[in-house]
Amino acid sequence: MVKIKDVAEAAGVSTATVSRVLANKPHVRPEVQKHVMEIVKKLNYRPNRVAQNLRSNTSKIIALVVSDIENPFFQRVSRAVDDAAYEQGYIVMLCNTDENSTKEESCLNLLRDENVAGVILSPTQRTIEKFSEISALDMPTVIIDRHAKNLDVDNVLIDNVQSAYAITSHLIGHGYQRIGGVFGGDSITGSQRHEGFIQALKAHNIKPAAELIKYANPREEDGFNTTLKLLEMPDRPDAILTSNSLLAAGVLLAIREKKLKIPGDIAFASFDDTTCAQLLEPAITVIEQPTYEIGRTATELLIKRIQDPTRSNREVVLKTKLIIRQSCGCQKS
Amino acid sequence: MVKIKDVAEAAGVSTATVSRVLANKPHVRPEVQKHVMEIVKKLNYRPNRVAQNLRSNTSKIIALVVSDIENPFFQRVSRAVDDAAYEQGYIVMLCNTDENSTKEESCLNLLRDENVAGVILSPTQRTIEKFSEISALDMPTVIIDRHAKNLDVDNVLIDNVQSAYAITSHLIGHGYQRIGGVFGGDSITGSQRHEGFIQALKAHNIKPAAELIKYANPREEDGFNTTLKLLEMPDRPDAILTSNSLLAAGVLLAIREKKLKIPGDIAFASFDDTTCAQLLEPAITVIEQPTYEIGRTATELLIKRIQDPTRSNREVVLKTKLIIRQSCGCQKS
DNA sequence: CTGAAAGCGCTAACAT
DNA sequence: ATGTTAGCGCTTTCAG
Repeated sequence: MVKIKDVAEAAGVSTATVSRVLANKPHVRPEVQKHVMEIVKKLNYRPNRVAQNLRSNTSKIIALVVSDIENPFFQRVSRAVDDAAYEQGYIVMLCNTDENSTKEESCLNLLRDENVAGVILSPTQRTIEKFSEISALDMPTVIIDRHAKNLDVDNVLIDNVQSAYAITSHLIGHGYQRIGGVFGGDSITGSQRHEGFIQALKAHNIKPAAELIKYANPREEDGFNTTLKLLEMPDRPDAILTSNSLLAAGVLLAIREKKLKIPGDIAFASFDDTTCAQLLEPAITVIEQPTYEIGRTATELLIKRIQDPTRSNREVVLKTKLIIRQSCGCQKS
Repeated sequence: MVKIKDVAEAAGVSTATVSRVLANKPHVRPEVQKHVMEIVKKLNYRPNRVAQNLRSNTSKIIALVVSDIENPFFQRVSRAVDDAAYEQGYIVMLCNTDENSTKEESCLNLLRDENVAGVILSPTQRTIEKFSEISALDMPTVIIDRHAKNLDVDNVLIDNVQSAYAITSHLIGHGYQRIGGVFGGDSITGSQRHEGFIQALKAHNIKPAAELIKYANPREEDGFNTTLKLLEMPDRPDAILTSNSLLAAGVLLAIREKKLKIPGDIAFASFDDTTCAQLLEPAITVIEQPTYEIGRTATELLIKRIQDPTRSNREVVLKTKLIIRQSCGCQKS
């Protein structure tokens, strides 16, 4: 392992000079700079980032903390974060909280102990509520996916209420009146989508039926069980909306289990576009979130904040897209 | 930020003693140990891992380097790695190489610079070939998904040849004779599956037709384009096998584009089970890889190697499962 | 059993 | 423009 001292000696300069050259600092004669770089190359020297971090208190690691690593939404976000981080010389640490605030806290603590440069976080409800008390969060932070009310952080998200309103209105526009909703529990995202759903019903003079609205853990199995209950009601819904792709899979399985046909017997729409939503026949009408852009934007905001911690906070709201397919009885492909 | 010195002072002992207590080292009087722990708790002290790393040259970070972060296979592996690592107090760094050996090398170098404890790697072809020359890999390493020939590393994988043989035989058993194959290029995995495919054909006295065998980048789009060519042949295949789920999506899209029905017009089977494979009608016959177990096993092997670098290398071959569904003309669900 | 002191590899004042 | 030096926070000899 060649160290900066080796380079300094081989180049006949001090370690300070080598350090300056490597950091592209001013006050180094071009010839010295060139010479040092040659030695660096020749010796194949690479600075020890751990030592750099300890001394200068800067790191090139950013963390992405998500509530479910297996949710396609976060997978795509994660790809974007990875791409954007890599471009700027950062590498990314990935942590999964399973929507468990204890695990989340332990994870954030670990990250702080590692002195990561910053974190992109999709926080649990509890963390949002006690945000300022979480000591581990005294580092640059960008919150994604969840609305960070009036917290003093950067935030990138979509307009959940409006998006749910749009897709619900689409269902209503196709004649569905008894629309069931299966929303993700535990996070504010699910309740905002619920909110938009209700607003759309009311705007179209449909009285929301409490028994048609369910919260479920955002996993396939819970989506399945919940939907089964919905479908076994004496007056079952004529359409179902779900708030993410994991729940969607469960709903589709339940619909099949009950031998119902989409959209003939029951219509279906969901949040999150996936390959599967396109592949199915009928293909599924969805709200597409700009997942890649969310990840990229969050990463860029984070790196800007790392570089300038005094910068004012931003809330970036990205536009979603209603993709109309055949699962709501529409002809258009 | 409270440091070890603060704890030492508050406890009236030396930093060495505090360090010993925290590391559970022997030669500390139980009463001192207890007292120190109380102060630690009271002051809410957490050791700085960067300093620990620099001083003792140990890290609690492991890295997962995959060729495609968006491939459901690696996503599931990544969840398993995350779970297993977390249980043992490690956190994981995630890097994506896009099957690009330059990016891979740069990534491995960064990880080495960060002094990570070890790496779980799905290497590019080039890295396997020049394995011993890659200086960044002088750390504990476990190779997954790709066969690491006779390299001196731990390796966890499945039997690709045998799995491809099994699923191909299944197709043949259902009367298909002109079977097209779309395999992932760039990696040894694709060619091993190709090999098993060929072996199955030969074992059943079917002469492999070179024009029916294609290599494609493992992405939906390439799967689509490649399949289109296959389907436009004068004597098109009566069945298609693909070697991963991304290609599978492309194939399915192409089949639909050509308005062919599965399994009536053409049968289909693939590697990798996904939610989508179950959801589609007909559901897709697949080789299911034990993805979660692969990730877990790799992590456990890695941590064992970190703890004992002299340990002998192991190659763990995990069993796959042929899941028979309706896409090959089979009745069974 | 415990403390003092020497670094891990680097950067950043402070000199010159 | 460059070198000297003092640490970053911790672990680990080495003494006692």
